[in-house]
Amino acid sequence: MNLEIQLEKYFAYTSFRPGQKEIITSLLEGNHTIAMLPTGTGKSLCYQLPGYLLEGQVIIISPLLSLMQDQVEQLMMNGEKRVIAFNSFLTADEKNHALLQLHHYKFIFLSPEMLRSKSVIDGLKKLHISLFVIDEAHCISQWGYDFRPEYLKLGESRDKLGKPLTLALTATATKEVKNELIASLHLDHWNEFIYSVDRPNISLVVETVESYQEKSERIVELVKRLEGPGIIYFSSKKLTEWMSAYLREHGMTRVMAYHGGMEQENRVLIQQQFLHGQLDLICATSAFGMGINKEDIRFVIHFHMPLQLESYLQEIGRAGRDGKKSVAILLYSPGDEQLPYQIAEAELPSEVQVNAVYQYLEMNHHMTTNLASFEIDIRRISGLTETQWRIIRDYLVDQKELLLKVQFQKLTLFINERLQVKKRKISEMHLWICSQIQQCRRKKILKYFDEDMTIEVENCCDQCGIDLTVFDLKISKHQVANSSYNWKQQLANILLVSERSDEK
DNA sequence: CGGTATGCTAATAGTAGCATACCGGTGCTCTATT
Repeated sequence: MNLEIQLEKYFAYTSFRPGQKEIITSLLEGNHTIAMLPTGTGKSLCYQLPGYLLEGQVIIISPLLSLMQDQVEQLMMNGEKRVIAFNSFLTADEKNHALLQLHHYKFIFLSPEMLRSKSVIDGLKKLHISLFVIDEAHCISQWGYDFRPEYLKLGESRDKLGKPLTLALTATATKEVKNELIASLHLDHWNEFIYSVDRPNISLVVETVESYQEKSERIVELVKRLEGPGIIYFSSKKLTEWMSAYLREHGMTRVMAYHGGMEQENRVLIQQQFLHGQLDLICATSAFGMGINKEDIRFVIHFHMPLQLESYLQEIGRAGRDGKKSVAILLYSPGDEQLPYQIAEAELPSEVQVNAVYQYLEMNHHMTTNLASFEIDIRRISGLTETQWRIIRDYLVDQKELLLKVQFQKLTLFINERLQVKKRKISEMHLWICSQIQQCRRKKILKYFDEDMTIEVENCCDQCGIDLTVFDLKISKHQVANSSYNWKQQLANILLVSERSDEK
């Protein structure tokens, strides 16, 4: 089969981007496939084209409702009507109806949570599934152990569906993350296509400052001089809002905050405004990013350090998708690492909380098999968050051990183990920021991802020596000199602006 | 851990000085209540 002809037939492209053809060929030959492609290189084509060439339905597991909606829209724009996002946007009636009609669709988008529903599995079992896709597959190890445990159960669901041909897609995975992915999907043999996580056009800078105050001032300086648009990342929702107000006070009007605590409607609006160039700057938590397809982001600043190098790489990777020079600046002040440690500990249930749950179940002679029915009581006495409660519940439900006491001993071990993993990741991130060993930052990141640095990068990082002025806003002398007179130039400027907004 | 907010005291005017408490990210789904 000539894939180029098929590509043109279905998508009107004349050639593949690097990696796409190999991945698609691997799938068409019937191999489970793991694909690690850099962001913005057309991952969705890797399942869309095979979807057309293979008989049956494509199931796509997607982490975010907004991502599903985007993909559905994108397919519809391409003329495909047989596409559905099967999620909580549908009413109960709509869901029931859709379950009976699934065979009429070509592409079916689902969350991992939805896949745990028996009626959904039963509906999917009746199909001929040509391809089972896990989009943003790093979520399995990033979220599966605690925040979204259904991610770890994907393999179980996949087994129930008869182990269909599988494609896992991600941009960032260490060897360890890849192995966790293979294990949790229950893959026994597979092809892998791994491309470098390096983004040579992004310069890496760490700056050390004394205090939060100094950080804020430095951010104002940077934002004023750097060519935008840009993103500033925080680990606190409050600070995103505080900083966007602070920047507005300092004359930057096109700034907004973005975090998970905001109304969905506002989040969509702000994201759209940023994508369409009506905002220059977003002050965001890690909620902002997945599915942001903006080519021309010139800088990413970190006010706080992320909880792991994988997250850091994903966040800075939102810059420079157009391949042009961009910069990632992380501001560090001594003691910053305490916040991630604190966040990690708060996510898992504490020993006191685990004990409270144990006491409750022991005193009431409750079995852990019908744990869910005591949720309200248990959470009230122990003060567990939704995430913490689910970690305990899911662990106990899967337990084969009969003695409650032993179950809880194992649970405590499990929680400690998870905490150690999280702490290790934070310390690796911390070490990258302020290791005493003077070494190229890019080289160190690549080493973390088991890669060697093979190319020489200009303006690589602060360790190699960097000239930040390269990233400064360029006001052409020509424009300044003629600003009041040259109507031709004025007109050209206006046309250029409208041309830019037309592109979007 | 570290910053911010709140509260207490001492002393009687508005506030200084200190102690203490609190907070800190990511999202799906279903159900009950407005």
